[in-house]
Amino acid sequence: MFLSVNEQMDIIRQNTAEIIPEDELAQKIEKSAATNNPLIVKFGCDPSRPDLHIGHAVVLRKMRQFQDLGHNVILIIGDFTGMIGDPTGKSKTRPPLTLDQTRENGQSYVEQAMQVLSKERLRIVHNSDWLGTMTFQDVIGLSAKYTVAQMLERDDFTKRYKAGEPISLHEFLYPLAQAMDSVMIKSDIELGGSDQKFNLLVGRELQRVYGQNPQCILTMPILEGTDGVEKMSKSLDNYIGLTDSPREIFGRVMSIPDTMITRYMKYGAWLHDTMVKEQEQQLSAGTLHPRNAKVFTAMKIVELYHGSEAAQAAFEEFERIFVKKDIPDEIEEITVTLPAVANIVDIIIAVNLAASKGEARRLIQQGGVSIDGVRITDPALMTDISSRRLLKVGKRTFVYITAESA
RNA sequence: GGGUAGGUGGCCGAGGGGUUAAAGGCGACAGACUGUAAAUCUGUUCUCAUUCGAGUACGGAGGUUCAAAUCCUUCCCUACCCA
Repeated sequence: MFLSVNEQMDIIRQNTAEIIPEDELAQKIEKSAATNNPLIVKFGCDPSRPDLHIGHAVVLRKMRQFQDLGHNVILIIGDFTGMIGDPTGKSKTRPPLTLDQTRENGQSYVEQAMQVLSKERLRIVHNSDWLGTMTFQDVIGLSAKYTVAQMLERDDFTKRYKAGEPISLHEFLYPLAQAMDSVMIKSDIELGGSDQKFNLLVGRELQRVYGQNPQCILTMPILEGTDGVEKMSKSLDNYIGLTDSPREIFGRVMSIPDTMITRYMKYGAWLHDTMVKEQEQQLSAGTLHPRNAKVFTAMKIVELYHGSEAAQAAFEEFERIFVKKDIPDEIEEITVTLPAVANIVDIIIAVNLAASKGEARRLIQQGGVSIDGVRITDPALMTDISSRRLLKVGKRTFVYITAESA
């Protein structure tokens, strides 16, 4: 049985950026409840970058809510579109992938996404199934249904066009391909990040052309990365991965700027609005210390992916390392093939903690290296590693090293 | 097809024959400080060499020159204007 329209809409509205058009969505939900028919909720993923982070999770969580509301979610693996690689933004020289690669990535995508999604009411399909069988004639037919002016409505295209930056023709085909997906699965609702708004709207138009009831659009905010400025992405290394360790997640949340705290509470930890508002008020009133707010947020996020015990442990470890300057619980043990008495630079290179000898030397000279808690400043230092020594490189990398006994 | 402006280090962006491993900014890293891997301040930021120094590098390939990111030829790539 479905919840009432109002109850469903309240849940749907939570954390969403935009609903287009809202009244149409309410109607769809009303009808679905009346006829006891679940809605088809579409989400298309790009498997060319299969590493999911908590920015992706914002959309995934919304999908999960639809599942919990009793609707059917269809996850479209863009294995066909992924072969060409989305050329927008900085990754324009991305090497083309094969279908096997995108399929494999898609598999990994699904595995990670299952941390958030439920197995219930989930269907996974691949868009190569229909896009891969289209002929050139079909493609021309499809592209005839959209105009250049319509394409240039997309902000990104207009900006690049005006700035004299290249726009490849196949970029125009992208939104169409994605829209075709909506037609094929007859989606009622499509979810996406707010940067996807244009593409999602093309789906609406195309469904109309094909005589279908156009889908409603639900866009989710784009979560900023840990730098607090750029959108979260693996290539900028400002991300928190869904499969990261509790320690890693905790630390990365602690590194966000103070201005990001409430956004992370909302979209990262998925805390309820009333709670976020409460925290926000306390922060601005000065009764809640930003550090403590961050600790709270970090724990909540770790909890989502690893459970509350892991969250507690991650917190304690963080306290130990960064507040009490102690060493972590678990430290990797590495055996290196070096003489029993070896040069410190060679050791750092051997355990791969610097990209070059120059960098290793620099780290040492800047005071970023210590052995057994003693800071080293001389790059020429020879040290005995016949028995286990604790090496610290940089702010937070600890490793036990031992020379391989001959 | 014709014309114009461009292609510089992870990114942006100066430089127009030697003093340029290439200003400045961003990013990244380290240190100090702290509230933390926030903020701020300081320093570092191609590779090898403990020092001297050497090797790579300014879209690709040739050339001129004692010497080229800078000049010439040619090729590739991008945008804009004209057809």
